[in-house]
Amino acid sequence: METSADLFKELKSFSEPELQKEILKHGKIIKAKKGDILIREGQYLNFLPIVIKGLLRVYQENEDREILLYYVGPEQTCMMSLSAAYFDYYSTANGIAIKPSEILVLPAHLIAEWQLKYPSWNKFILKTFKSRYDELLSAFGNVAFKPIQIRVKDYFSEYFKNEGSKKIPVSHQTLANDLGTTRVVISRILKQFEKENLVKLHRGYIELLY
Amino acid sequence: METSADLFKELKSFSEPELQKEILKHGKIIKAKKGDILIREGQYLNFLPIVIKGLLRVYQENEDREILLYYVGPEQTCMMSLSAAYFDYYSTANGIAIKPSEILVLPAHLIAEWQLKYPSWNKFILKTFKSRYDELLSAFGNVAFKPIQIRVKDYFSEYFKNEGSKKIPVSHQTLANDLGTTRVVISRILKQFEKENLVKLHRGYIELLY
DNA sequence: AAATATGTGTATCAAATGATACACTACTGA
DNA sequence: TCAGTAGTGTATCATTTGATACACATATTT
Repeated sequence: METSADLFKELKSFSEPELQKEILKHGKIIKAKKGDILIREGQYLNFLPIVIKGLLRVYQENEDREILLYYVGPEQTCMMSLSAAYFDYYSTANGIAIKPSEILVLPAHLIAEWQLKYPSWNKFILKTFKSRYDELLSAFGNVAFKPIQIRVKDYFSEYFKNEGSKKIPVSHQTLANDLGTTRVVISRILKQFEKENLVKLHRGYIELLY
Repeated sequence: METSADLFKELKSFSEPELQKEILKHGKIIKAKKGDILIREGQYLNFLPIVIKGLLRVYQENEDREILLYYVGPEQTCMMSLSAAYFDYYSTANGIAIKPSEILVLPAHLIAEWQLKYPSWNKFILKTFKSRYDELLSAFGNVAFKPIQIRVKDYFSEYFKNEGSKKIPVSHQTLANDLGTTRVVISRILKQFEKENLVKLHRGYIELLY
């Protein structure tokens, strides 16, 4: 179990000691294994999850396909949960842990209360709204205007920017799920990229050659 | 020019008398003609526009195409402006008046101030974030998963739901711009719909037969 | 070692979408 | 009235994307 010191080493955003006390008082830490589904579309949410460690993937799904909305990393929360919990509504997306994760869970009613009391909390809430919106907007523009090939390249660039590695540890299926298309389409494009010497393909990961 | 009584007849959301006074003190009303471009992509925004009368269209554009993000009607504000003004940032979309409009313009720095002072203002801000996010999310899912034909039908349903009329006053080009495709594609689909007796086509408007 | 699940390569076909070109009509403003 | 602009119809062709099917390889589990 986390000690409170450990917890606040991770949660740098919340500077007010009062707020920290409140978090300790009302929050619960839960652990999720890789693959645990934490939020389902349609589910009523009366709690707000803030990731301490690990990574969540939030996505929408259709009958046969899915598409990535965003990832939730440490010190972040999920727009779906925030909006659903704040307005007492249900989620319109799914959330799954893709790494073993530790998550701070707060009762929904506190979101609005704290927002008026603690500036750093208010800032956190608005930052979340803004940055998730920006991400979604950018994804939207991409899906509307860019061919999949470009979106795959963008995906690689994004990964490289964030992780600094040219070995991208995703299967073709995962890539297809993130980009909202099918595995065959991705395999075809990747093979083409390999012919153009842009990448080298391996089982389970893709190596960038540029 | 609006009298203050007229103004607050329109702005029912802001109930606190204090807030109303502040709005009168700091706000300016501007008028826009149909076709006036109010916000451009890349523009720094240090003001927040709230529509009193009329309608704005907020959209993203690519070299040769554009796509609708949302409309801003009376008593609403634009997510782009809100987010850009709140965080002192630039707009990532364009806004144009598509009806003659009257717009209340507020200095950006007041957004955060008022948010802590006036609950109705805070609610307005968060509602805006949430509902614009929801709209965008839904549009995203549609673009990612639904064929254009369905999106055209959805567009008609949406219009009928909001306006109650089966005469949809859009040109093919406008429809194409809203849905992020080209005019020829729309004309083709509409002709097909007409053959199936779903619509009757006229110059400048489309009549629903269902 | 056998069984099972996951990952990859690839061919074939169909459908959706986009690009381009041109004709024609209706409206608008000088 | 004439010219210009916006709106519409439609054909042709290329490209992109998706659906389906199957082979085979590599991991994992029992």
